[in-house]
Amino acid sequence: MRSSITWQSIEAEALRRLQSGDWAPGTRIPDEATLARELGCARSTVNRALRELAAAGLLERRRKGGTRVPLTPVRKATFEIPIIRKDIEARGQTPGYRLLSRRIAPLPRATARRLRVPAPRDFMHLTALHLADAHPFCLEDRWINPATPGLAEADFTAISANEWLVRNALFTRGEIAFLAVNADADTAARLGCPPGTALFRIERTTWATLAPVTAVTLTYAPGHRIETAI
Amino acid sequence: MRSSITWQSIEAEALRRLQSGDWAPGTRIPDEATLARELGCARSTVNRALRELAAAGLLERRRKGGTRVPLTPVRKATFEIPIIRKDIEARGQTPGYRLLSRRIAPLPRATARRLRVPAPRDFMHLTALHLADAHPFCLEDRWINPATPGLAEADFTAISANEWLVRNALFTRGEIAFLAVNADADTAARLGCPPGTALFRIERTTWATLAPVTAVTLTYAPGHRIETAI
DNA sequence: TAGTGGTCTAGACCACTCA
DNA sequence: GAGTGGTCTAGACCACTAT
Repeated sequence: MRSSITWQSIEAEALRRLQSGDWAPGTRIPDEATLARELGCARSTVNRALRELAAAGLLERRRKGGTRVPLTPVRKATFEIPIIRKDIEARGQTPGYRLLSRRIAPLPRATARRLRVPAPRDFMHLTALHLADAHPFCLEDRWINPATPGLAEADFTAISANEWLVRNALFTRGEIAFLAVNADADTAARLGCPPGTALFRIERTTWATLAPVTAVTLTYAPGHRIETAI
Repeated sequence: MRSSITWQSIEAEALRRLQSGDWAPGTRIPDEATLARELGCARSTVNRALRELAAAGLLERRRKGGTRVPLTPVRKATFEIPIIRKDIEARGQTPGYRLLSRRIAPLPRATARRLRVPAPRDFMHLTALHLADAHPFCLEDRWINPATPGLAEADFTAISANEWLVRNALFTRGEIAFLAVNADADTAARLGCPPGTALFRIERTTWATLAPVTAVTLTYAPGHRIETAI
């Protein structure tokens, strides 16, 4: 027996009922078995559709409690975290890269806290400038766990730490934050903008299992924005 | 026959193979049927695990082409988009709200472009200030499609447009952007910060099917950051 | 304790796309 | 044309939790 009912079509029908008010905020919708019977498909198909909607924040599901329409749905947006070089290429510009410094040094207290390690520990510290069409694009300030395999041999003048880590040190857990900062004198000089300019910043911290991998601060040239569809 | 093999355990095993280099970047991994045999579970269980990893950017899958480990994985981060009031409450602060202006006016050209509508069209324009513990938290500047059902009767002095729309105008498609801006004189005065302060800004535009719903610019008080786990 | 979602299985057909 | 992932089905057991 062939079926033309896809989980996407069930999802679309559910969305229609949500938009029309058929399924009102705060109420409970029929259980999966009932919907499967009503819509003429298997329960697992209904399950897949409702699971996707729950992942998007449009439904709340609990065993025994059933599936409910939240009064105030919390929508989710997914951003891609590309390698900086790829990001620049995707904008149709030519990527460039300049290593500014590389040394072993004790973690600053704030960075140690981000990485959840006891403070006076040595990490590798790198700073680098990414260029787009020869113009400053992004300033990278990074601390790397010196125990990372292969780190000592890595040539960070040829490949950015960003790219090296993505290829050589898969992380399993991380935190990311977006914020705005005024350019200090040093940052302004490196990015070629007036001091005080509002800059977009990303802070990312990652671990492999429990071991810290890296903490990085990316400060972008003026006008940078990140976008996604929801 | 009962099984203790879950798709999560298959996902964990796949992650292990990726981390260990068993499955090297750029190579192809065994097909689902083979893995199912090797791991002693049904193909659909393998499918679920690999599908999740592909959604996270750790694998690339194509029919006939098989499943590959990307050379430079593009990881994904998911952010929640809460109602501003809930956001403030989640920070343990008391939310407040003040409507600053409400009028019908022609869309500015830039906003019309964002909404993908012909320019000289009237929308409802609202500005409002959100407070946390009586301090400025976020400035909301919003344009709403006047055709939205119930809009004329909505009392935006009592409920924020943010909240009203979430409850009354489900959108199906949207765009969101994060950026940094220097506070202009007006914004600085309203948020209680010096002009020029770097502020975090979110621009969100939404549609229901093809009809524009709203375009909103949220400018946050200094120090605001948004965070998520990856 | 009972109802509901979460998941697994085995088998099947199909859609895409690579060679 | 053929190999691989995408999905559906029917049935089953289980985990969680509301009542």
